[in-house]
Amino acid sequence: MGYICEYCGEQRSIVYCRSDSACLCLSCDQNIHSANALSQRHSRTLVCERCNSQPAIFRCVEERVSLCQNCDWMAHASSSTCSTHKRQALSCYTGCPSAVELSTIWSFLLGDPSVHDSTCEQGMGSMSITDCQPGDSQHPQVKEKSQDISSALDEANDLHNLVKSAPFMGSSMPSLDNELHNVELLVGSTNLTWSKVRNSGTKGYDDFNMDEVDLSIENYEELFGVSIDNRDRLFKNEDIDDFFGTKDMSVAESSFQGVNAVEGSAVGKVNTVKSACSNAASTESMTSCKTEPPTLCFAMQQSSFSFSNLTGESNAGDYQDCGASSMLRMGEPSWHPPCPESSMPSTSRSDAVLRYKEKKKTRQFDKRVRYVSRKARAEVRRRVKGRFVKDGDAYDYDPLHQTRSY
DNA sequence: CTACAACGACAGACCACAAAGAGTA
DNA sequence: TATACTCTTTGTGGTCTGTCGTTGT
Repeated sequence: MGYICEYCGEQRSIVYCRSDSACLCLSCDQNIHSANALSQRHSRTLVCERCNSQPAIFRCVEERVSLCQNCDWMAHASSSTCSTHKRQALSCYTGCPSAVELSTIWSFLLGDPSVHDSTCEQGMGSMSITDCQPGDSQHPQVKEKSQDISSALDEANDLHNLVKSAPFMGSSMPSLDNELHNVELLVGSTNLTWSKVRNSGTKGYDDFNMDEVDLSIENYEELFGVSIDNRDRLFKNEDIDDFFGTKDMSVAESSFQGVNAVEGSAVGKVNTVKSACSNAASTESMTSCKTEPPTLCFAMQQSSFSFSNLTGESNAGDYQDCGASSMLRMGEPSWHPPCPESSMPSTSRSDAVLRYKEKKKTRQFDKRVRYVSRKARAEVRRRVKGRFVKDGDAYDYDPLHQTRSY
């Protein structure tokens, strides 16, 4: 299983599609996931380079390999030397990103190391969600997005306060500075939309469609700097870095995080930080401390990257489906380093905790209703034991009158 | 320590029908 | 090419049911 693309059976598998539970080469990934709107929602990530069958969650910078949770645990938990390896959370993506988008994202990060710190933030800051034409702000979906982002921002600010006020314990925890940087990056870049949205004239979110962008494999070629002829060779090469044409895979991964788009990605980033700081910040964590391996904590840092966000089709649920553990979805910490009671809290921190928990509680992760009219109809339909009944038939539940026909 | 029952949580199935989408004339 | 029509597919919510994990005996 794995290693070879499960669809074409020829190329080396690079991408793991969670929805299909399949390992795919990039060509097949593109073909399959450009088929329709549903397939475009599939979240994908890299394939674990150890077992070649599970979605990679981390990238070990030292070893330059992408690993799934199990392999990461096997590799890093057993050895004291390996346990110090720096690991990066891998991001998922959805939609059908064109080579243009990918190359744009990756090139500006690959081209200039300082981009991650300045250009990225600056460039994104110049793009505003409100830049979608004036009328768009009235558009329900855009409005909704704005609220989500606003909420995410508030949450991020809360988290920032939490992190600042919460001392970190435990050597295996990720760098607090990095996480803080992520929060700041998020706050600094939440005004972004894609340049295409901004440049699309009268187009708003709904009109923005990835399909408009060329998706030919030649572009992948350009993107990854390899010829089609060379692809086989490179796919067969054990060093995946060759394929990506990057000196350091972590740079490419950073690009995913650095260009976090609106909404879901922002939420993902918030959760990224949330998971990291929750150990010290959440009072829940103080009472529900479990003894799970540190890697699980790292697993919760998996953030989301979704191209399809730009189409306005995705929501928080998409983000949730982005390979994060169920614990992440629930926002519950899974592992907590020792944290003495004395290190807890000032009043401001308590306030921040309360606000954070309140917002977490009120945030909605429920499913998205695509057709309001159908929802409205379903809500008033008569039922028998929860099932719809034919009009005129006996029913035991009438939503409108709360009555029975028999 | 093992086996079993009881319990809760959760996911999926089920239903009718309007609306959306595809196909054809 | 545009329009009208038919047929198929999709999506909606409350309840039930089966499965799984946990807990207590």
